[in-house]
Amino acid sequence: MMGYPSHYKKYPRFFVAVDSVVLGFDRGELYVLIARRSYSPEKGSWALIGEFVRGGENVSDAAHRILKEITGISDLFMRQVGAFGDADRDSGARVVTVAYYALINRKDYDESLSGKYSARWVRISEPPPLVFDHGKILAAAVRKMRCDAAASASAFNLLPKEFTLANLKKLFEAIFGRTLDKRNFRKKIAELPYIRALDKKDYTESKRGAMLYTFDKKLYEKYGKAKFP
Amino acid sequence: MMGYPSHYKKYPRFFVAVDSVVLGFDRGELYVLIARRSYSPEKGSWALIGEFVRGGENVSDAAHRILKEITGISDLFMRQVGAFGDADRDSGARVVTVAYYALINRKDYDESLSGKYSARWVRISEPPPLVFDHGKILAAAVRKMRCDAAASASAFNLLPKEFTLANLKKLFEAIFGRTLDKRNFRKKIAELPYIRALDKKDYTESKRGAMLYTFDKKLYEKYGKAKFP
DNA sequence: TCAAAAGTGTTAAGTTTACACCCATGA
DNA sequence: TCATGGGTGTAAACTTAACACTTTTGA
Repeated sequence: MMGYPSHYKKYPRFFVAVDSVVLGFDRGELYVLIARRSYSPEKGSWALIGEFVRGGENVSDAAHRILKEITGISDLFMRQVGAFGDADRDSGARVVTVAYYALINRKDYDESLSGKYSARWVRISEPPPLVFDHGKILAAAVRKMRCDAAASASAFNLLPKEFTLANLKKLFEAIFGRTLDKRNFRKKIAELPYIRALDKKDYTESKRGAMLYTFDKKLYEKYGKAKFP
Repeated sequence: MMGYPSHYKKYPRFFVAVDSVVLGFDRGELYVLIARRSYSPEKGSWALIGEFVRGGENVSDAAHRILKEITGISDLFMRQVGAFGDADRDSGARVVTVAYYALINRKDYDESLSGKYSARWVRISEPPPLVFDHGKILAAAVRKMRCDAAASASAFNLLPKEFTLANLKKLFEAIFGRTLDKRNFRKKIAELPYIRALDKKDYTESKRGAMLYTFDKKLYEKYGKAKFP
């Protein structure tokens, strides 16, 4: 305990970890990326994307580091969910974990990494049993994600740069768990200056082709702040 | 490092603290309770209500423990704000802190403790310089409190059991930082079944006397969930 | 008698919801 | 020619916002 202020010395030190709920959207459903634990205890159990924080490393940087490693994506949208600190939450040792959620476009995920980390995507509504309190962390992350998505434009991080209004509608339906009226939805989106129609159509989901749109982050930051959906 | 799982052993351990933003409401203004640090480093600086987490103690229990000690209140309304984990946030050692905010009725605060802990109430809008990143923690806590207060009935924790509609209106005005229309406000409150008029009046703030109301938690949980204000 | 806070309704504006048909195209 | 998804407008219901005067009472 050399070098610590004398009052600090009376207290124990804990391992600090980060665990991230990586969310992706695919054909009308939200998915979370889980990976098998590669070490004991609970080796082989399904877990969120986590790691221990290193000395000298900011906690949020640790989350970015491990997310880059597991997904191949370096600058993803990430928000803190909170700390989980029950004394018995990890059966191996006293570990306080800081949870994050990340929103990615599933197309950006490097599938080649899924073998290396025994990772897979599962529907958020029916996850397998997860290690420790990761089920509770997942639930809290989804709650926070829904709340953030209603108050800001964070949901666009789940879509490709270019998307159709049908894509966007399905996304909000998946996030808020209810169906939306097509006309009302399109009307509302049409009023938002930062969702811009492109001069392109997408023909992969219909014969007629659907107009492609893009989310203009600059315009959003300037005029932004709609409530969704 | 005896007794830790072998994979864990490679990682450092950090001090874990809790820091709470204790909020109170008095005559139209929101206040935060701050105390002078009693140990080095930064001994004597103003700080939030914090302490280190003990071995075997849940993080949230540590927050409750220290809040009871400093305010004299045992079951107060408390919500987690998040973890603050920058490597250099505490100049004494690597300390990850988990921040909470607590809402109390200022009348319940045991003023006799303020001497013992060199604590005082300051307006949330003009806090003195606070140690480390406590200013940032305060700002994040206030943001979260406002957001929670809009979506749930948490704000009632800032009022005494019995209050007038003028008290309640001033409270929401302080929380949301804008004036509310008296008639629209009273109309809205009148529709909420869980804000019940009592057969009593308060004569401390007017000669005529204002009807006292109470927040019925049971009814709220049954019918609840209004948006405020 | 007046200052100070309590209490009370109506209307206009804006927002949200419900709802049904035609279009373009490839198979 | 038909099945599939793309695209469009209007009216009713509801919510929010704006606004001014009377009441009670102690000083």
